[in-house]
Amino acid sequence: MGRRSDHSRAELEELILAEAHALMAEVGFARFSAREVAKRIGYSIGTIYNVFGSLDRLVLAVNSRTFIAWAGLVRARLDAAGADRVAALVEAYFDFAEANPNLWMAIYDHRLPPDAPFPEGYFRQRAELTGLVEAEIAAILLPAKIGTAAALARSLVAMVHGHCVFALNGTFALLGETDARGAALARAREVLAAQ
Amino acid sequence: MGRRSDHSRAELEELILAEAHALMAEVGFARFSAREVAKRIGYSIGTIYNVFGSLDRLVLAVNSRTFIAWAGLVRARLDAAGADRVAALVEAYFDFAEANPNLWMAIYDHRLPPDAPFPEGYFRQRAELTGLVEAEIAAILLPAKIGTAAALARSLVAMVHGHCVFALNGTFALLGETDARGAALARAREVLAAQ
DNA sequence: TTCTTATATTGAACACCGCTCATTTATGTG
DNA sequence: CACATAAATGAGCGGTGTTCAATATAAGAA
Repeated sequence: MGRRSDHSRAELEELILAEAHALMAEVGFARFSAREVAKRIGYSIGTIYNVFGSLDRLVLAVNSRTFIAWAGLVRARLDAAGADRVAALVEAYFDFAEANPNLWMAIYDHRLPPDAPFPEGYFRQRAELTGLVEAEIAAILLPAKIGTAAALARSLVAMVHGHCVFALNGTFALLGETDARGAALARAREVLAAQ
Repeated sequence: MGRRSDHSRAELEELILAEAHALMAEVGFARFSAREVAKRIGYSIGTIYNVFGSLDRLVLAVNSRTFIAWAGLVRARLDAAGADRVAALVEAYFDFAEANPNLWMAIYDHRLPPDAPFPEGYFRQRAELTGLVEAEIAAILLPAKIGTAAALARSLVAMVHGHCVFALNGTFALLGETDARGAALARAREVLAAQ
């Protein structure tokens, strides 16, 4: 059937995706290219497009893989956490981003064309991370305020995200800030104490 | 001297920059191109490079212009603000970003190569916005805690930034959040009350 | 006026990019 | 063997950033 190797379609998809993920980690979103992925796995550019259809969808797949790894780390840290679960969440958020800056930033660097709809499973993935946070928040809140847990979780994630963005893109360094995660955690504690 | 029109060098630089700024507002960072700028002002691509040297520096100039306009709006809102100056800051931050999403996002979408140093005046510009916030924070803080104003200002800006990013990139919409600025302001109030 | 000089401006050329699709290659089947 | 089916190719298209020898023009000198 024209296979030049013994790769099944699923194996080929995995081969491409793994190399694409590695390239993204190495060079970042701006220098990522489908042609370079093809070159590195020894296939032609056409094969990439046969399997993934477009660069957008390949990047989406790369980012999806990154997101799964990220959520996995957060979950693992939470499972291993002691009493201070909020600290565990913040640390896990920062640790992943700082250990994989190009992969993490690619999640937010890539934007699909304005008309294109969110792909299948996109929502579920994002909601998983927020869901972990929401569960922890709900466990802390007074019973009367549990209804606000979801909104508060989104807000806290945004807050930590802002600190993480500034830590990775150099804004904090430029402004003399050296402890982004400490600041994020302090803010989270103050916000939670106020509920 | 080979001028094909009566533009002085400074006027030509302004002509290019104005058109580049307009193009960035129209199409955003991902679709921005020096060739399109050249086409729109009726000059050749070479002229753009004679004046700005590289795409990086052109984008930097565009973003600098955006940043000046943004800081100007924040300052104006602060001058016109009543007692609730924190609300004025948050509103101004969001209003500019939402009124000029492509310009605002370009500031953070663009990253200079890792080896390249920050250009002249880069720090001063960023520090201006943070400085406005810092002054307001310092006016609120107890005298004993004024030394923490700078760090707290950076942290609060990061916090609002995170909310603004999620509002513009669709993350909040995906998660069912509709009031990003309200959430940002509520967090800011809680954090400040805790100091 | 004409000539010279300095500079503003050009745009073809190069190496890359995403993307398409007619063509080739290889396999399993009858 | 021949046929059908599917995998894989890569030249070609229109785009990008970037360079730089060549050109065009204005100002000053003779």
